[in-house]
Amino acid sequence: MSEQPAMTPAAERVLEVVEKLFYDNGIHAVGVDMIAAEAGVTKKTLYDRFGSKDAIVRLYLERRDARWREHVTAVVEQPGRFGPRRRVLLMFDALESWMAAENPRGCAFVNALAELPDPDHPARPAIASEKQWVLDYLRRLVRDTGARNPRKLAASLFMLFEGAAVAASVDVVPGAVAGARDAARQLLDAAL
Amino acid sequence: MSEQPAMTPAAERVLEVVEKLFYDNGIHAVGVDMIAAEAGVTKKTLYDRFGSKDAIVRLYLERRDARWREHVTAVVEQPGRFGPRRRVLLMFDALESWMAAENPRGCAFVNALAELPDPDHPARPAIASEKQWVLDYLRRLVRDTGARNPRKLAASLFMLFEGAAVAASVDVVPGAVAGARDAARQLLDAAL
DNA sequence: AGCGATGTATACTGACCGGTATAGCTACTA
DNA sequence: TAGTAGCTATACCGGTCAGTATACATCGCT
Repeated sequence: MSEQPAMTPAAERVLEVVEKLFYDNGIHAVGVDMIAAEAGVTKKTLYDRFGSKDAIVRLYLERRDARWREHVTAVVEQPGRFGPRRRVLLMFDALESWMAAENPRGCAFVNALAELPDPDHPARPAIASEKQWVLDYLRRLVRDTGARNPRKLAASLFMLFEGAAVAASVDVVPGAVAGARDAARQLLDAAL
Repeated sequence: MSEQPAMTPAAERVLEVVEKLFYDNGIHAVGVDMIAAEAGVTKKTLYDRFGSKDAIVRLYLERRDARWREHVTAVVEQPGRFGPRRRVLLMFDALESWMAAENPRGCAFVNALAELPDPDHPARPAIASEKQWVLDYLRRLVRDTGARNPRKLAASLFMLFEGAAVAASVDVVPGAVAGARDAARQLLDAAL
């Protein structure tokens, strides 16, 4: 998380273009020369600011995670004061709008994990953190509904959630996220 | 599917080593020189047999798909003559043993999709075909149970299925596949 | 006997990989 | 006014990328 160190304008431009380049093409497929060219920055500047490509990859994931969390909380914690059951289902609405707007190629963190098999890669904590946050957030929402066995239910919803992202990106199930929300509703109502 | 053209011994060795190399390291991270060295084959032979790396990637996915389908059908269509409801749940047992034995880094097809954004890549049909087969197989199994709205239920089970693979590989949900099977049982029983 | 298929070994191409080096410019600030 | 942070421009490093070229050995088959 935390983008504390007040990026310079050139660094900011790098992180902006990298978001699209990495997500659209995959991480390995994008070289530092391409990043520098696309951001209108020299490689010297790029290495002065970030030190390595791996560090840029880490920041790419951390910033995407931050945007994603903002999106989710903005949808779920609308000022409308929805009840706890409704808030659980709003998670799937948040996923649906996110998929359409930003995620047509599937979860960026799952995709990054596919490309970064090294458990010690500096970007791995960002991947684990995003997944853990989604699971924890679901747990909190589920707990508020007073459902029986909230941890287990949250785990099931988490898997529906991740599966919906896969199904939507692979494009074999029409209306995937909406279907996942309906299934989530069933599981939820059965546990109340 | 279909590995018709009777591979030569050297070609067979290439396809054997490539399965492990591509799955463990990702596709971009494995060069043709590494493949040739690991298979004990010259690059000349490699290109005589396959023509391009992309063709090898396609065969890698097709052969993995074939093994996966054999695994699933062997588990689900055991000679024990289980009933249709039980056969649906056996799909998740098949996934559980597959994850432990062959899939610790998540679904090879989802991972490949992350690395191959080009819709015209020769390996893309293999990816789509695997996902379509799983969905179709679930649809058939669900239909046999006589459940209401079998297409919709199959779609939900498909998402639980894919989500369980993600959850297991990301390792935030203990007992992910077993939890997905329990959720699948709930959805199934609610539709009978 | 001869040919084609299958293979080895080695060397090469041009492009790109992540990362570094050197030199010079501008703007802010101590 | 001198220093420094941030930047551009260009050239370079060794290594690897996918793919090709050349030359030669071994085998089975007709």
